[in-house]
Amino acid sequence: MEAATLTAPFRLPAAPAEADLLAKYFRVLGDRTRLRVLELVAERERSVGELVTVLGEPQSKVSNHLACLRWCGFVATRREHRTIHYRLADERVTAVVELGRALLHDNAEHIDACARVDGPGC
Amino acid sequence: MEAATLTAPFRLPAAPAEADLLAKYFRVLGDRTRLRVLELVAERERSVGELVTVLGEPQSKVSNHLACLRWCGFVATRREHRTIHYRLADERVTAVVELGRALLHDNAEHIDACARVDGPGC
DNA sequence: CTTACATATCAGCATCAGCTGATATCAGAA
DNA sequence: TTCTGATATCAGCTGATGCTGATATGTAAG
Repeated sequence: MEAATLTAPFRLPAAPAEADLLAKYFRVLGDRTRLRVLELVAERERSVGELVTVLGEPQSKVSNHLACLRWCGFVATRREHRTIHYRLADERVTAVVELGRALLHDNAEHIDACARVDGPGC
Repeated sequence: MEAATLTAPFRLPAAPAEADLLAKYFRVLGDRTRLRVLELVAERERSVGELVTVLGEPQSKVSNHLACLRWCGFVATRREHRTIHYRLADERVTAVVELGRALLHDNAEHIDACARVDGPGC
């Protein structure tokens, strides 16, 4: 966001914090449960209880993931009496997930097998 | 991987392992250094030494991330004498990253601030 | 008020994924 | 072969991130 007053040679790509945030963004998508939630709310609006039942996961777990998705703008909520309904907040979320899925299918075997003794667990 | 002999009602969305792999896929994108590498090799082919210099990160670190990206099909390599050149393996990788970036900008503040005491660190 | 239901939050624990520094491999030059 | 340069791999450590079970909040009905 800063002006370009750089004259010294060999400057870094001038994208300091951007990459950090973007990484954080993709990490939200890097969880099985959160992906399944996104899939479900993409179909139609869902209450927390509904998600808990369908996913078969403990309520606190689902709720925590929902809080994450909500805070980061992936889903939005609507209250009706005592229940809270979650829906997709942005259609582009579906697009990212779909694109990821497409790319995955060309490398599924590798990504599955990726469990290097060392380094990134991929 | 098992056959589908399920008849009981209220079955799970029948996407058991898919979500796991997809999550793993997005986790590859969930690292600052890997994203910066992808950005650099998207511009043009880069050798390991070049990446190490530009990124200003230790060689073992860069190399580990490169191994991850290569194994998972994000980048491809070409050998020339003693140096190895990395390039983007699939143009769609750029598309996913760009889409993520676009979505990020509408929620950057939140995602940045996301450091819940509990639950997902988002 | 009290009770019941729906959801959210928290602390403690366990595990995973990235970092570091040393070492290994591998290709080419002498 | 021996030496040097370029990259890859490894073990050990550490911090981040997800899970669990209990508790808190909040809303509506009696």
